[in-house]
Amino acid sequence: MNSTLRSIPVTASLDDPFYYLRNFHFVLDWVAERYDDLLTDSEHEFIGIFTSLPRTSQALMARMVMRKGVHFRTSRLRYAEIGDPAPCVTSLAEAGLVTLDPELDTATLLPLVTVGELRQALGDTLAAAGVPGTASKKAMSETLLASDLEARCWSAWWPQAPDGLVKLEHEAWFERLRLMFFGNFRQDWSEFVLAELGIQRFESVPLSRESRAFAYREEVERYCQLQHLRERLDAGEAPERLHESLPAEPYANTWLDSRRERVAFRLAREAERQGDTGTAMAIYPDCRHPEARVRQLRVMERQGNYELAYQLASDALVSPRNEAEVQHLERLMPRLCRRLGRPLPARMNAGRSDAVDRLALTLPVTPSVEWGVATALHHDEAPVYYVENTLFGALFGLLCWDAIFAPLPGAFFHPFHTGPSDLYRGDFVARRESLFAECLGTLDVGTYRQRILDTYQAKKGIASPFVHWDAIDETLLEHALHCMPADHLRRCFERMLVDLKANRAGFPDLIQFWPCQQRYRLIEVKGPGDRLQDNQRRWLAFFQQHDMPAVVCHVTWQESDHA
DNA sequence: GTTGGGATTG
DNA sequence: GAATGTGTGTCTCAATCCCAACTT
DNA sequence: TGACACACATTCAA
Ligand SMILES: [Mn+2]
Ligand SMILES: [Mn+2]
Repeated sequence: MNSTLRSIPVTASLDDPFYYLRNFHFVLDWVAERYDDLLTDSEHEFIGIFTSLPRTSQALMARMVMRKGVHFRTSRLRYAEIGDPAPCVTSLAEAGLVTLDPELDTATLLPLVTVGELRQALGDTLAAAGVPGTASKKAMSETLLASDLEARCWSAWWPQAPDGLVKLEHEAWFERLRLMFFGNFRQDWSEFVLAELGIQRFESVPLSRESRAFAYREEVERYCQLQHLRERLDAGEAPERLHESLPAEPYANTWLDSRRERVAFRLAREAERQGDTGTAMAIYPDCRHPEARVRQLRVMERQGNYELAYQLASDALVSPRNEAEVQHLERLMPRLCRRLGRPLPARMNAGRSDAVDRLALTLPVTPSVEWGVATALHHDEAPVYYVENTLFGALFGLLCWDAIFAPLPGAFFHPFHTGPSDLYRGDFVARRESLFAECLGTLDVGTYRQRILDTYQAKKGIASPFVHWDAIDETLLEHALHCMPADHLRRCFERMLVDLKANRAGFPDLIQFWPCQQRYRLIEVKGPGDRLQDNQRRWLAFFQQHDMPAVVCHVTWQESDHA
């Protein structure tokens, strides 16, 4: 069906002083239309109440929703297009959307007042605790927090306050509104403005009326729960306690479950850092996070459980989860075998030839080693570019643009996608097999150069997970397409497609082109005290295996003349 | 008095 | 010297305002 | 608000 919504303007013009309210309505309508069956009675009720409020009251509420926190000084609610906030606040309070003069605990109060105000409001209390009026806000705050003061309303904290305080209600609903619209918590209301200003441009993917991020209400709630656990971890709560609140059973929904695994892994990692290996080891064994088993092995090794570690490592070696795990096992196994006085398993001695070409350079000190080397090696006939992951990313992203942005069910569900939502899921490539085959097929037919350059022109500036437009230009692409054989590109793209998350990074810092000889080389720069990372080693090994020219350039600093 | 890190804004 | 773990900086959209720190 | 690469410290084994 062709019921795409592209014809409807998404973002409100900034000429409209109430542009943000229109954007808020857009989201509200969008969610109401697509999630009608998932909304609660009180959420339906909110929509009815809100839309029947006066426009300025709606606007004031939208302003609050888009700001940080839920508590606002009325003196900080002045907006030219709204005028006097008092009547708006009153009608919002009558509608139950805000609370006037709410009760605040000490921790909530502190960010709402300045040092000077704190002195006025609580100078006596502080003085009694031995804190002078000249103390810093930090010192005052610590004293007040330690004083265990009773929560009270704003007007009781500071009866002489020149303004009032309001609390925005329905925080959980606004959180879910944003989540149901975007499908994540990373994006927020500013997307509308950035898009309207043209700072961010998004690929226009046909969206059906059925497109939505969540199929069931439980999924929304679980997503929120996981998010809150992560926030509490970041706020410093003990991983052990958070682990108790983390659902132990896997979710049926695989993408939601991988989020659960990620939170679990972060809990375990933080527990490890804090020395709580009990919590860590309660999580790792059942965790399917790509790094979980390596972490489990490291903990076992640290604890001296060499026999257990050996058993697990042997299993892992038979069916490794990924290449990074193999690299860890290759370093871990010899240590374990030494401890246990056992020989290395036979299969571990095979194929370890990391004789990557080396290049040594001594350079005057420069702010960045990479730029120093780039400058030193650059000739007019052999230009050097500092590209890191951006060149291969761009070539891949441009060649495979149509596969990446193909409107598969569930991949796109709002107008602000920088890429498909399932990009890093295990079945991403499989679901688009024929599409990627078509894109990579152009490498065999020879039309890939035109495809890449055409896409560059056609999509320039449109957000993509692989193309960083500021990092590339047409000259760079032309050099690359002229100097690099299609065969090399195909092999690299195939490796990227095997594991997009793991293999989209680790490319060498520099690339040098010899257009006259139709030749190139990749250069990974290493300053003193820097060493190859695992993902870099994997790419270098791959380049060598496929006869692609790559070197590691080790830099030492030149002694300065005057000492 | 300046500066640096935020929140806010379009 | 190798391996590991941890901390930092850089992307940031850019201009403005507020506020809490300081011979920065 | 992460992803990514690098810098730096610590530990351990020849
Ligand atoms: Mn680099
Ligand atoms: Mn490097």
